[in-house]
Amino acid sequence: MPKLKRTHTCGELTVEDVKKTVVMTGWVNSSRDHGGVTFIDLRDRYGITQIVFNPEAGEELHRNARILRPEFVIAVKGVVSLRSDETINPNMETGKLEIIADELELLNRSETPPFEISESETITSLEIRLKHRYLDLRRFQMQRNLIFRHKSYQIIRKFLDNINFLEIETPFLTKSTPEGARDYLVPSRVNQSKCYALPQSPQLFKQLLMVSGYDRYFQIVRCFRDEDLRSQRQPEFTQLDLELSFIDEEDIYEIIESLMAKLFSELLEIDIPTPFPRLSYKDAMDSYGCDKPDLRFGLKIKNLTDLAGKSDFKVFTGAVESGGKVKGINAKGCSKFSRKDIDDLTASLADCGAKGLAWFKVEDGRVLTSSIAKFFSKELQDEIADRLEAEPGDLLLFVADKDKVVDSSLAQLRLNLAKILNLTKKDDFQFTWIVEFPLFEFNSDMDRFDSLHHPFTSPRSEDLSILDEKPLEVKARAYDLVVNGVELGGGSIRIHDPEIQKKAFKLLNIDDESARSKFGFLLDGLKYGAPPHGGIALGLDRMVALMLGLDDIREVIPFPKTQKATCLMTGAPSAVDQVQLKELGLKIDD
RNA sequence: GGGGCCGUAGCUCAACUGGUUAGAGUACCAGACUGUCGAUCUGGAUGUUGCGGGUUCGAAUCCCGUCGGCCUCGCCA
Repeated sequence: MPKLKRTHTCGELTVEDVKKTVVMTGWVNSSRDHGGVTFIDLRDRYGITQIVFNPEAGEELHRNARILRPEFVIAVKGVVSLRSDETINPNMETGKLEIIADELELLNRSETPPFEISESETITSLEIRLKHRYLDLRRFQMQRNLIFRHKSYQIIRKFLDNINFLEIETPFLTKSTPEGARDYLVPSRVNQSKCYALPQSPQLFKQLLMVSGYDRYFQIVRCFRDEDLRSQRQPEFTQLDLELSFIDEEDIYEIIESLMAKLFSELLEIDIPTPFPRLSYKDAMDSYGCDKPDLRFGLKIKNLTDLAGKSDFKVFTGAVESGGKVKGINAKGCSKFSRKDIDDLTASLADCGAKGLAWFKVEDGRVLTSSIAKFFSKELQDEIADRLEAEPGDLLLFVADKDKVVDSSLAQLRLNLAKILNLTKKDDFQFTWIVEFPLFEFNSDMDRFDSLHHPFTSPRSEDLSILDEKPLEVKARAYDLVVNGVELGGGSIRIHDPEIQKKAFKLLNIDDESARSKFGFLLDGLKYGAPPHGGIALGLDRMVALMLGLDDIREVIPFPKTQKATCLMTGAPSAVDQVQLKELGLKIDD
């Protein structure tokens, strides 16, 4: 049992504490042994404080101090003292103070760690960091990230509690609903040959909580999706999940906007103007080529299909004739781009399917120059220049192809240009609501309609009459929250009328029987006085990463998975004992 | 499932077109040093070049396979 009991943390001493006898505990961050006097920087999650071991304080104490190595765990008793002017360290928060040690207790040794914890600049590979995550989490940056995350949770809970939200838990072992993402399955021992599924989201439960009268629900909840990973996507991730009754879209917008404003002001001292601008799905696709545009910069996409058809340029006319389109971006001030610069841009769009990038440079007098200029009459060139608001010094870039290719490649081009031109600032947060989503999209592979959002999303009431004849024109009461090109979350007003729900299933080609077997409990619930309701879910990993200026959500998740969904620390997933499999009635084919 | 990048000392990286004994910084170990704070100085130890096969007089380097990490398309209602 340790003798010394901590009285202060390594970050809390001030000049007020001078002359006090204190006990501190922590890890040896670094040591500087001068043969005589020996210094130890002691670290805990609150900060770093310098400990001084003078030989005069005792031979044994000094000898013991000299054998300390990084990451040893110690307790030190000593007197707080003010450093002399020339030994103050201005780079350290506690740099005006130090502890003159008179007692040292070695609480534990440490093997030499695989990487240095104290080193703030050296970036160890993610692979090594994940393998020894318990050490990686000891680093200042990771502690800062997790502490920040904790603080955001406290603000969220307090904010929602204040406006009557109830935090209610929903099951993790639940029923598989094979629509949407792939489920993680958990075989049942008690019910052989049957499986639970881990929830992709608590969607149906929170709707049923509305039926039960808990008219403002929230949960900070883990969700599971067995899909391929990205830097913004983990197989288990955390959502802030909300559902409300007797509300409409405006109530959701207002609550989320105030919550975001509060988080940003309290955690970052950044003023987020509200209300957030709203952009229809159609306008987003037209002007930015995607439904999660980064609005920190312009570079809007313009449609030139009508003009392109009048040219003699085969790539353009061909695209128009085969039902595609031609759109372009004015890269302001980029006429100096070399042939290689443009080739690099083109190459970066290959993934999106773009076979080429047509371009014009805008010279003095708004003369367009390009190897393809001869295919465009002077009048046509002027019209193109007008459409793109071209000025001398600009570079006009075009993609001609099928709709989907044009949109995705110009969306990508926008982002690439912004990066090259350094148009984005880390502390600039441009929120927007994407609204007026179509309710359905046509799935040509399966020859049916699919929900763009999910099957419980309500159509706009004014569109109910065309639900049968023109389903693709029906707009959903759905909304996404987008910040700086990141989809932070989304939600919708739900269908609370079982008849309309039935109709929606019908259009989605979900027959009565399968609707009943998959969602019967929801349909039943809706029969017993379901209030009008709706909600939203925000990706908290993404939100915290975004606020900290990080691109990878693994930086804000204590124990994340690799791209192959494994855990390098625990070795999960792993083979299991035959006995366990037998109990579950499972056999694994090799 | 497709495309791309990467794997060399504990860690981060180097090694020209295939060529002699695979190097550097840092960490580590030992010694020196009484005010440092990325301490300094002196010395030392450290390699299955991810793994397996092939080409070659000769492979870290080229080829094939495989394992692992990352990025990306598909996928993520």
